[in-house]
Amino acid sequence: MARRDPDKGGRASVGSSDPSTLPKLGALEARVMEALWGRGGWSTPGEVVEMLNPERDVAYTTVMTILVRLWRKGLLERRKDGRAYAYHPVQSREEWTAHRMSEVLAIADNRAEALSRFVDSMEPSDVNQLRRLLRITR
Amino acid sequence: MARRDPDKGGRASVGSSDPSTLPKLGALEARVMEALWGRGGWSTPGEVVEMLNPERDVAYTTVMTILVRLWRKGLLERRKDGRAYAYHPVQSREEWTAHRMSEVLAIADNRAEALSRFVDSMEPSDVNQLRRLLRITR
DNA sequence: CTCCAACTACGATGTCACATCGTAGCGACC
DNA sequence: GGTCGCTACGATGTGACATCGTAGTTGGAG
Repeated sequence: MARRDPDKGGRASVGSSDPSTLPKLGALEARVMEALWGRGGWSTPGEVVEMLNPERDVAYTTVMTILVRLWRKGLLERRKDGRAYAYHPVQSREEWTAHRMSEVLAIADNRAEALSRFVDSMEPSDVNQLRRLLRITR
Repeated sequence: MARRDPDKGGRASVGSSDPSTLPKLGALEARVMEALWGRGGWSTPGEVVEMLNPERDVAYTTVMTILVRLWRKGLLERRKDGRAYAYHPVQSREEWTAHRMSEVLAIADNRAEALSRFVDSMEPSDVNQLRRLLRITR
């Protein structure tokens, strides 16, 4: 019955051919990040639960687990706040987005071509924004 | 068909508010895509196995499974070639990269800021390439 | 015609990350 | 001193992937 042993899954994070690879987020993890970004400052588990519950009923401990996971993944910082830990994103939502875009671009073998395709697919307004940015970043 | 059911368990991928969301690839799936991209044209399962085996010993049926999965996900096209199916990527590697970048950018709430951060994090050579592209893409 | 190799279609396992809680323990308070 | 908000751990369920085995099909070499 089957030969069990290949080389063991080198599983992990998976990307394509990911060198650095920033952590992948699950659905709830993403929601929590959104909540934190949308709020700003430091938030305690209780506050996060509050933010999440109007739309969805998630147990306190579930939120705790997610927060710890995100913290361990390096996406959140935490510090004692009274007898609780308060968390907040290490990067802003936009930095996170930029970081992810860089990751995707980084693993392309032909970055010039990839950039070209990317520009082609962008909305005109975003292209203009890019143009503006490059004029300044000279 | 090909599409999976929408929400159900809640799984899905990751985007916080992901509209289109292109399929996520596992490690082997990514390797297969790489092999197909690196080869060009249409490839049969046997050929893919050949391409993969020098570095790793994967069973024929495993490759078959992966190819079918990628096909169902819409990443590959296939057509009868003799008594086998030959597969080939729907998008070039660069188009795929550009597509993924667009996806990431699309879910940002402040695209201008995200683009700014992105440019800041890019390598100088890539920035110049971008400048060149924008000059042409008038 | 017969047999074989290459294919396809299905289905069975194993593993892992994530989602989701429950429970135990602890310190601050009313 | 009991209650409440927290943290730390661990248990369970699910889905996507990775990985094969088996059965059935078919074109072509003998």
